[in-house]
Amino acid sequence: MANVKLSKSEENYLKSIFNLSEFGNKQVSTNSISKVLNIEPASVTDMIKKLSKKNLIYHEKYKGSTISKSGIKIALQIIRRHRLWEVFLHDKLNFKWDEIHDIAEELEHVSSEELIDNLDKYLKYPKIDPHGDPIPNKLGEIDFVDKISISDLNVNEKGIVSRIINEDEEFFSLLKKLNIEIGTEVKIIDKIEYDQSVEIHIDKKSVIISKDIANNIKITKI
Amino acid sequence: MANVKLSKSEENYLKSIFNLSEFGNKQVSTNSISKVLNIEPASVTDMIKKLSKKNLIYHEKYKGSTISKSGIKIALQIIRRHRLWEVFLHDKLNFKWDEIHDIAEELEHVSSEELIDNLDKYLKYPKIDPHGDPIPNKLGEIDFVDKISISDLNVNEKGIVSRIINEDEEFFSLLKKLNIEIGTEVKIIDKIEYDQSVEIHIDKKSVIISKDIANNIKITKI
DNA sequence: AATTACTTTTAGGCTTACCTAAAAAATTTA
DNA sequence: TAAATTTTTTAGGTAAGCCTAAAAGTAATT
Repeated sequence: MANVKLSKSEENYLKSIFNLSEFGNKQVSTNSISKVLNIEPASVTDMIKKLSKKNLIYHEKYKGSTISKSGIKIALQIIRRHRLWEVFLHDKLNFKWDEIHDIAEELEHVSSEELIDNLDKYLKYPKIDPHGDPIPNKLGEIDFVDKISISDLNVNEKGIVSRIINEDEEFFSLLKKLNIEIGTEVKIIDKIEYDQSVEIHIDKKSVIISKDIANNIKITKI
Repeated sequence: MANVKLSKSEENYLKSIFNLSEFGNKQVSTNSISKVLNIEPASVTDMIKKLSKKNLIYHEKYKGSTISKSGIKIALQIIRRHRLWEVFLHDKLNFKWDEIHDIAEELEHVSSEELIDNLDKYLKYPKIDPHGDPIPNKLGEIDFVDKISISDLNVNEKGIVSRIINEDEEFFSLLKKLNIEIGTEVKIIDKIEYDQSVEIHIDKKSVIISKDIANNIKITKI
């Protein structure tokens, strides 16, 4: 079971399966992988076979896939690479927090452990990336700060945005339009029973956001 | 002729053809490309056809390939990326000058113009990389400091090592063994007629290096 | 429980970038 | 200049990673 270098594709699948599995605890459907990677289910089945043979995931035909111990270990390293590069892009190269994801997506596949360790040191061992996500250390240890989201606040409570879960382009531009970023203060004005959307106050303006959006914005209560 | 993104392979071929052509002035043989890239001649022929169709090189059957204007432009951008990353690895991440080549070889294929421009700015627009090679600017302009090599010095003349041409692992480790790096002072003790090897003085010790080695070490006369 | 709908897998194809073996062209040597 | 050698190309093949179409399995609906 020596560490054979994985291809860019294999790494992307493994990372997605890990993310979908909620830290390895859930079985992941072929369809869900297909959706996040934008690859046809038939192709996903191919890759599932490949990763299974390498013991990075377990697969039960027609049931779903579970990520293995060694799979989790590798996924955490990929995530570590991604998030360290994001810190670099944001803090050193002055990219905006909504521009860094795609570039980090490419940089994360450059495989040199020494590179990542030196980068980590250079960045002074950061604990979170610019989206507020925790960065695994060299050993794969990660702070599980299970934060509350906007939906968890009650009317009149306030919070500081600390983490953005959804990393899609469209979600980023929505947040930009709403003037929401890490550090933004939000106050809950109203919670709408009908569809659980939430009216919030940002910068003296109030807007209504859907339940889904509210769930994707983690905050620190103040 | 819009800028269609090139694959990693295409970029590597183009870079090699540019390097072998001595800045676009020489025709390049299929065999020489095969040798530097460690790819069989038949495969090289395949790629030559592909690059020809994209007008990045011109090819005359059984004669050789010449790089086109647009090919040169792209090659210079790849070289720019490579050398900027080398500066980053050396100056910021504290890699030794003989460890950076392979990592930069991977980083150079990450395609984001903005990334490279921001990196350039962050590094304060460096003019040369840690091997002494000039870095093309955003426009592809490059300082052609056509330096002299150790072989060009006469007996008793001195020089400071300013650039290492050959970037192979083995060459690097040889130089390390000889205690030669950028900035090292060398003095010519003797030039051996028989095979044009050169006896030089480094750090109070004298060694004899072959003509080929001497040619690969550029210096500034002092 | 049977039909319908959805998910997953299988089967067969395609492109990229490589390979080997053999043919064709160019060059060198005798 | 003819033969031998080297270089380059052609022809056919392979693995990775994707695709579409169709079959097989599972789940939902009536």
